Amino acid sequence: MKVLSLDWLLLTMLLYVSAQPDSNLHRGFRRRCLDFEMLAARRKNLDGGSTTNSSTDNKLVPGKPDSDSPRCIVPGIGLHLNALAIASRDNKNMKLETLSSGTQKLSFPSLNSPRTGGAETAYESLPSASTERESDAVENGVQLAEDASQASAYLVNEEFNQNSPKKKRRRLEQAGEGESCKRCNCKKSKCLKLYCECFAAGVYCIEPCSCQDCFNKPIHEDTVLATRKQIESRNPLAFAPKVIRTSDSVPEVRDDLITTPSSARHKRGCNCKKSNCLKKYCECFQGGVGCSINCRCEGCKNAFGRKDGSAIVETDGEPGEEEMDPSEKNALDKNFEKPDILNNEEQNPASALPTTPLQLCRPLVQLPFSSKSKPPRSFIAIGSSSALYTGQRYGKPSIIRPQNIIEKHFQTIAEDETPEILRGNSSPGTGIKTSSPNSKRISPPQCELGSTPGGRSGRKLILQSIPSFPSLTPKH
DNA sequence: GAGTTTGAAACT
DNA sequence: CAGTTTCAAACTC
Repeated sequence: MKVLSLDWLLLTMLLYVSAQPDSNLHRGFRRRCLDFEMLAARRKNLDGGSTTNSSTDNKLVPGKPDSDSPRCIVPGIGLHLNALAIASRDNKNMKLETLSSGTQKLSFPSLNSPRTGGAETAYESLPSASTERESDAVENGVQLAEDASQASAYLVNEEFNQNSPKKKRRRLEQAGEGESCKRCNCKKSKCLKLYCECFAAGVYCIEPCSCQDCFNKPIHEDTVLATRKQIESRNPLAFAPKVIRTSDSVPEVRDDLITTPSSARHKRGCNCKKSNCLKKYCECFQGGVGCSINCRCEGCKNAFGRKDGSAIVETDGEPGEEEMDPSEKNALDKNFEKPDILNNEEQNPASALPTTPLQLCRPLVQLPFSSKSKPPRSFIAIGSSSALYTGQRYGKPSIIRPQNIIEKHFQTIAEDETPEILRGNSSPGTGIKTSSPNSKRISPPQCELGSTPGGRSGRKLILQSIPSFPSLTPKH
């Protein structure tokens, strides 16, 4: 009974949101956040002619612009939401639909790979409905990695209809949604290299992108997949989150608690020479983490924590202030603009709720990467994954609580957990040294969409509505 | 908005 | 594996 009540509450909320024509939620859904493998999976389904379920149709189908329907329905939450909206007339089926979608999602290749990447993040706890799974995932060390860079999850209220990509990007960033969903501006890479943020993030390029000769589109699915494979063969971690949380000092996340950046680190480390690790050129900085022993940077002044371990940002969000000169500080402040915005939003759960779409997006994005053969370093790239967990852990599932931006920013999965994940999913042979500097080529920030309240609610819904999450079950 | 700087990604 | 080139984002003006 309790469960039902909760479900009902969530459903109601979702419906309400979906009913808002211009809700950010919808906007978010319009975004493409495809998983490269998703299409393939979908194709498979089509070929098999097995899926007649409406939910299938709702799958994220990039390149299928539909003004009313989400441009990119995230296979997971997005789909669910979508389904809900559609099913609004038939509440009875609503749940069912959601379920089916979730299941489909699970069926995605990437998802299938146990504990794989972002996707997992998104759904890792899906089963939470079946609390068992969720806890299991967490306990098993599902690595929630957070790509700070994007994980920064600055997303929220994204306007996708902007014309100039650059402007858009800037605006978005200024608005705090910057990296939620990628928009690239590639000219020569055809968006088939990691240079391309979209490609690196595992999403297809879409409208907001201003790329040229773009091959990163559903039409060229084969090419994209092939390229991806190639890149992965070269570096299995190419599409994995770059930032991971280290085992040390990973405090339980609490509403009023702020984790220190020091708990997260860039896997490969940066190689900055001129930026002093104070600009976004620096992947560590961009990811909101301090530099570590893995970094080969020169003159490191990373506000989040220097290579030498000094100047680590503390809870107040003013990293290493004392050691920073004015210009540095200024730069830092600038870079924190997004977070601040985010923070604001977070502090206003009500407003944030509708904006979740992005959140939904990113996690999905990563899903694709988990190739069956090479399990994505299953780091989940959910920026606030921990936050989510926290909520659940603390029994405040459906309640969206404001989270300190920094906290979000830095919440990642413990690095030491990685092995477990790998163990679960990947064959020993493919083991990757996460900390190896040379094993660079770790994927860029995948969406780190953080954890917007809305996302949480959506997630929650999924969790509750989906009794079982196949994908979580490692295929062995 | 154009041009520069920067460092990751890709290549040799 | 190291050095070089290419690339696109980040940044500056």
